[in-house]
Amino acid sequence: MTVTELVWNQIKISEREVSLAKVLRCGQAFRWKNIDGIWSCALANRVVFLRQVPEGIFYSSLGGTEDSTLAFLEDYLQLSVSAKALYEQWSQVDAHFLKKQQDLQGIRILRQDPWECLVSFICSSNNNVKRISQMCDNLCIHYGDYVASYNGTKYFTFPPPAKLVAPSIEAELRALGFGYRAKYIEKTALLVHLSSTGVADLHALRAADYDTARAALLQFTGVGPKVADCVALMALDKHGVVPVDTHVYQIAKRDYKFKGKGETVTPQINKAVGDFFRDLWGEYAGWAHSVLFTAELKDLGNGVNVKAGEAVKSTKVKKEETFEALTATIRADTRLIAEC
DNA sequence: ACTCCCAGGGGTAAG
DNA sequence: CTTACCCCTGGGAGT
Repeated sequence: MTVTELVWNQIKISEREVSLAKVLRCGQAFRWKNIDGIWSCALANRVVFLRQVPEGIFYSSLGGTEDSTLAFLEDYLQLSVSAKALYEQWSQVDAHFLKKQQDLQGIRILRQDPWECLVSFICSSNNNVKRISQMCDNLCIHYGDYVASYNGTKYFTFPPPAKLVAPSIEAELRALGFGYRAKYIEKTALLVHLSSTGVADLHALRAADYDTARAALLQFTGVGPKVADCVALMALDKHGVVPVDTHVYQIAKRDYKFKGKGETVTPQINKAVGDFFRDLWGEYAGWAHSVLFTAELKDLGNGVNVKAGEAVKSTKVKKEETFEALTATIRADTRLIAEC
């Protein structure tokens, strides 16, 4: 293993605008690792490293230039949108939001790659964040391209459709623990691969209206209303879409006196709840939904924050330990900055 | 404490 | 409009 010095640059931004600990762990993206308080993920053909201090976010990368990493982050984190301003807006129209938002600052929607987002959320059905993360990791390790290593961790790209079209894919994915989703991924990869422009078709849906994008997404096996809405919101710029699952439905009934009978989210319920929140929160309703949804998560760490040398798998990290490791690193960072 | 058992989980496709 | 689906985990019952 080689020791690599990372060169860090800073984006000056408050935790009220971006909270990496929340954004990267609230069930939008599933591949970010947190090792000794440093966030890392192979994205855009490089390994991106991030760490947050009160003054801002330090970023670094292995592969790719500094300028392009900054450009990538501005796009990925959607820094042109002010979460703080949106929070203020939602707080004015929604008393419940106002009450809840205090501990939930800095949550925003990531602008993810449509293909990765699609596959990730196919994996999310009837599943939990921890296992979804494992599945996404497995996809990269077994089918992605090697990018670089850092501190003993190897980083791989998220595999494009072409890497997932072998006839044996379903069996392989099943062996890797994907369960019935193995077939969904195989079929979806094949469909995208065979389309004239491949993933470009998915990217083009960013410019399409919501109904068009949704209809296109529903064509894929393993994609129903909920998954389609997640992809529309988190990869296709459909900021007003509120993905409605059982959990969101419960929130609507419990906290907003939304009247709906039954526990299951039928297509009608899906639409009614979505319309209800869009009506309340406006153009960026999907972003607001993410804030309140995060409030319901029991453990934001989801057991996937690790210390160097520890395997992600089979490791249970106590919340307190993780927190102390994180704050210790942040303090050390702050000292370093002060000395500079 | 440890094991066994069993529901249920941020949905979807198929009957 | 029900039901099965892969796998993992948490809680409860029992050792």
